[in-house]
Amino acid sequence: MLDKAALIVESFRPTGGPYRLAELARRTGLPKPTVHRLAADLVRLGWLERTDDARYRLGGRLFELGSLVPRRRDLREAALPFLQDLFEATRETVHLGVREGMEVVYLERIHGHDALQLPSHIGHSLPLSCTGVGKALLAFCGTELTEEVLARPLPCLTPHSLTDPARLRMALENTQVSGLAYEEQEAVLGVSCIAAPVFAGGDAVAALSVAVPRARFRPAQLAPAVRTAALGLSRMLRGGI
Amino acid sequence: MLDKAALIVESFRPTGGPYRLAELARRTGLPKPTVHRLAADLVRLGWLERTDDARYRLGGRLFELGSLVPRRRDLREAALPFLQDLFEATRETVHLGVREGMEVVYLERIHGHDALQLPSHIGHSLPLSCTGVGKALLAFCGTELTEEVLARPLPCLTPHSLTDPARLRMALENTQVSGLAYEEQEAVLGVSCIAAPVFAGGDAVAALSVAVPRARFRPAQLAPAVRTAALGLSRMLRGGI
DNA sequence: TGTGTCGTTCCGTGTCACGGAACAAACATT
DNA sequence: AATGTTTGTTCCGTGACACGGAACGACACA
Repeated sequence: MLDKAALIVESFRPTGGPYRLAELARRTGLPKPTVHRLAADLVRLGWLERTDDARYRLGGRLFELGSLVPRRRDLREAALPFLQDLFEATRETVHLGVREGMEVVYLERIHGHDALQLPSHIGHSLPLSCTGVGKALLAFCGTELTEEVLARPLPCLTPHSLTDPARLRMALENTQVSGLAYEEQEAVLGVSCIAAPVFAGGDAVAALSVAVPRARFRPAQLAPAVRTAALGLSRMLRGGI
Repeated sequence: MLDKAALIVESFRPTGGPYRLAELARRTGLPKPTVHRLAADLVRLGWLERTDDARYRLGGRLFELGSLVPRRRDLREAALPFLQDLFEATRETVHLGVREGMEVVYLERIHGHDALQLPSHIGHSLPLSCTGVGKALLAFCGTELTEEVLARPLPCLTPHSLTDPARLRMALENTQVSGLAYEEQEAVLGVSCIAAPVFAGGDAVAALSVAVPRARFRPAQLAPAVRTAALGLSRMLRGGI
């Protein structure tokens, strides 16, 4: 029963809803009466909400609980000042992401009034190989995982996404040397990105990035800012000042 | 059974853990074998995690789901640029909060390297009457709720918290006239705060605030910035530019 | 060695989750 | 207006599985 409830809640990814009852039954593969009963329980618990037109969406209680997750909250809290610095230095959309399995999960995204239309919402996950943050993490996470990713077919979000393992391997090697990862229209058309890993010990525990409309992408000017922020956060996590 | 699982998850508020098995049994009032079985299920679902010392804490999946909650995500997304403006104008800790029942829930908090030690974590809730954001919301949320709050005993976080209904009523009337709410050491000793409501239609749907160490609290300089940010966000939510 | 608390496993009991069937209401199509 | 379709909802008999007391070994402390 817990599994069924979780199935319902997870079926709201990645949009959060709202969905109708029949829609939920279809998405989860559960019988309609079962969804009806469980959804009612979840609403009572505040995990789901009913919209004015009687559809279901994820509920506020879930937000409150999710915000408390220690591993996420602590890293986000520590990183925020550096994300601020990075934003003020670049005036562009900046990201904080971590690796979760073979994907990148975004913990924070800061932008000004001219927000880019990006798929990198907070809590959203994307393939490691298609994003700057993902490549920065992948380049510094141990050989076995790198090989695992390279072995599988590479996911493809745009026509520019890297699908050739050899090219990805080369990009990762460059990143390992330079400490910077680049991405050009591989996640969204028209948007380029530069990222740097954050270390706490040997491996990368997170990565920062700046996403910029392709037209005004100037890597040489962004690189020092991203690197500085990432190094600053790394030092902070190491327990420094 | 869903209720028991929810009880376990909710028992992690407000810290997020980690807690030992026996600790969870005590906090929830459930028998130890029951907690053991349910917690194992929750770990399998990613809603809880086990620390290296075998304790339980809230899991990453919960963060991802919570970030998708539409009502929260959309407001936060819309407000972020204005929070940025407010932060850059004041260089102090800025908040975005909404009302949830008779409490305020914080959706976002932005700060620099000199972060204040505040209880206003994202997702955390505090009494309406003890915070600047709460008072701004309370002053513009309809008479019936205001009276409800004033009728009950006022919660008390510090010796400076308002416990006299008459004084709170006066403060709210001032806020209704000026469009600004003040709070001085009522939530945390040594920290003062100024807040402004955000409107979308008749009632306040959110509020912004700036929290400042009491020593350098200069309301006259903060007021225009907070008001400007709140009005800008209000216009944006009304579908403006 | 004794005493407390810990996490974990077992298993008989009884409960409550389950979902097919049937329902009315809303909408779409002709 | 008549028909068909999809919607959300309720009912209820059946059986699976959640439940938690009891007992276990491991560990810490005195």
